[in-house]
Amino acid sequence: MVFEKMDSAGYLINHIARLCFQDLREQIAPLGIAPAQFMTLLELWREDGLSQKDLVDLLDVEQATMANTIARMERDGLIERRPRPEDGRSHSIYMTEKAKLLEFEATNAARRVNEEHLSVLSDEEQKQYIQIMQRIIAGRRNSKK
Amino acid sequence: MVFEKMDSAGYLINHIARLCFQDLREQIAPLGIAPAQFMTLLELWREDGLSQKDLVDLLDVEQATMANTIARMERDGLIERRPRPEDGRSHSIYMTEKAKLLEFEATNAARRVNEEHLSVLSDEEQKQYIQIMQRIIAGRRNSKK
DNA sequence: TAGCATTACTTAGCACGCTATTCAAGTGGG
DNA sequence: CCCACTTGAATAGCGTGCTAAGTAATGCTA
Repeated sequence: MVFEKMDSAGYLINHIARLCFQDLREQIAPLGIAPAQFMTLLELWREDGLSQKDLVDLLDVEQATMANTIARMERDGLIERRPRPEDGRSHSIYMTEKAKLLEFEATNAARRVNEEHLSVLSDEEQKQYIQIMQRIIAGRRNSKK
Repeated sequence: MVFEKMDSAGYLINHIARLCFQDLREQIAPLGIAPAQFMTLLELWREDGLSQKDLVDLLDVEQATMANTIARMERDGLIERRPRPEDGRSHSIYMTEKAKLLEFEATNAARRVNEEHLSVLSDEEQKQYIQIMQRIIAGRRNSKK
């Protein structure tokens, strides 16, 4: 029996994620930020001064991945690192003014992408879809570790 | 109003896609293939001798992306390219024996990943979820171009 | 038929995910 | 107090996605 990619959850998810990722990239490119940077800023807008470790836990990416993202953001003048007096290994990550000012436009861009993405679904279906994805992630978090 | 990432379709999709991608990577790593290579092999198992262009159209990735994937597959002895007599720009991509033999195990691995991924959902919900994703992709294909 | 546009592909360069490795700074037990 | 373990980060290396720019073959058209 043939493996039907269009009936494969993994394939479908991957395909849609690529489309979303790219739409977001295009929408926020004019602001000078990339998707992973946006994701990181989402957490910093909520609470400034987090450590790299905090961001890793919040966003569920590998430490090495976050280290690179942080490095690019520092390079681009979005954040700066200040050493923590209480732990010489760790830094607090603070947004620059530039980054703070992006919140409104960037989150609006993301909202637009989400809307566009969900536009083929009814309100009821949108709720189901979101809720199903939340459950899948929650289920994951339990089975892992 | 705060942007809630856990209610953002784009964020959720991206997160789940990362989890799936990685599960698949782990499952097929012992076979010596990577996810994008698997995706490509899915098409070749269905029809051998496709061109790079064919694969680009079938899998909806950029031509440059496919060129790199193909190059790695050739390097790894999964495929070989033979020039097309009727068009000097194009090559037919044929699987090696090695690649042909992987179909059974690789598709089984992918099925396992899908099952695991959907395991928190009821049968009814699984159908809905898949169907919703298919519609999102179909909707995309229409609005684009 | 000569010239231009299109098409198939390659290459360079970058973002962002991962694993594996290494280093330095805490922490705890003997 | 010292050694061993743990923890927070950095770095190297690679896969896979993208855009942009180039090349060579093909096709069309004036």
